[in-house]
Amino acid sequence: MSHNTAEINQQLRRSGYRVTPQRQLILDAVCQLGEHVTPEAVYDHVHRIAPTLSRATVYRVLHFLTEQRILAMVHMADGRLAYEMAGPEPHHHLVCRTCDSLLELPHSVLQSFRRAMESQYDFEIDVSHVSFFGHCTDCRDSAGA
Amino acid sequence: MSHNTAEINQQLRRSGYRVTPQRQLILDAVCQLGEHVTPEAVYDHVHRIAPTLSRATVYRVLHFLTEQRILAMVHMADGRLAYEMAGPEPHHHLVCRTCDSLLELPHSVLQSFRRAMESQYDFEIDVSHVSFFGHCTDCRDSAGA
DNA sequence: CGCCTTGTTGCGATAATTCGCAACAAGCAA
DNA sequence: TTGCTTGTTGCGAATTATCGCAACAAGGCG
Repeated sequence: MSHNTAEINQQLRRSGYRVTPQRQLILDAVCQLGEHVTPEAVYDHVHRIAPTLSRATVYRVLHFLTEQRILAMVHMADGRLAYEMAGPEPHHHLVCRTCDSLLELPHSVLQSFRRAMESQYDFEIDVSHVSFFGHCTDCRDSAGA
Repeated sequence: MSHNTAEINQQLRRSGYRVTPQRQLILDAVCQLGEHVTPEAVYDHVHRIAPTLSRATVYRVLHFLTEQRILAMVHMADGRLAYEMAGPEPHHHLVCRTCDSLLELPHSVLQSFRRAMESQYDFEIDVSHVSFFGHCTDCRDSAGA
């Protein structure tokens, strides 16, 4: 498990929220399951350890941890949501609509765009995670679109 | 209704798809209901006119019309999907996570970014519609985040 | 015009997500 | 440690979204 449990717990408590075993289990699950983890995968995982932990709680906690910037929300190609740990350095995805592949994008490529939005529109883009959809090299070549 | 029905019908037929009353009703509904129309809103609308038209059809047709680039998919702040007419000139949204307001973004601001992705990653971003989430002027000031 | 072909729809079942509320328990204070 | 306060959870119901398949009908053809 690669996240600093103690620090995250502190952060929650400082903000007036509680640290519950459910939240810790769910956070651990996302951490272990890797990138773009679906709510159902989280549920399957934690349900084995804590059979009474309900689906509703999984959804609520994922949503909650995203608001706290501990998790990041990922839009998948089919429109569904997935989650992953929100590292200190955000990263983004190029999602191929044809083969569903994920290409990782360093944060830097979005910085200039972000600054432009801030100066032009006075709008602060939350860049904890952004997904762009389109077509990768291989699929462009084969489909010819 | 502001869309060119005849032209769209032509386009569908040319591509080997059929023009059905259901598809026309749903398209009209999206057109009339404005921006970021939810599937449920579409269903409510068309169901009044054609009571047998099912929810499944609404979802299928919205998805289908999006693939045909006649509609555009819009990611809302809560993660749900909505749809709107896809004009010839795409536009994008800055979605405020606090007050849910939508700020419209001209296509031009994304073009340079798009070209960069193409040269750097050989990935062609589908820019029919992109939503960015964050906080608008008012909400930044009041929340202080 | 009426007959096929096959893309589409409707229905009911399933899956995915959210809601409402009472029971529960984390963390503070004494 | 014990007891409150109130943020959280669990459960079951309600909503939202998808699926599978047989019946249906759009549009091309004779």
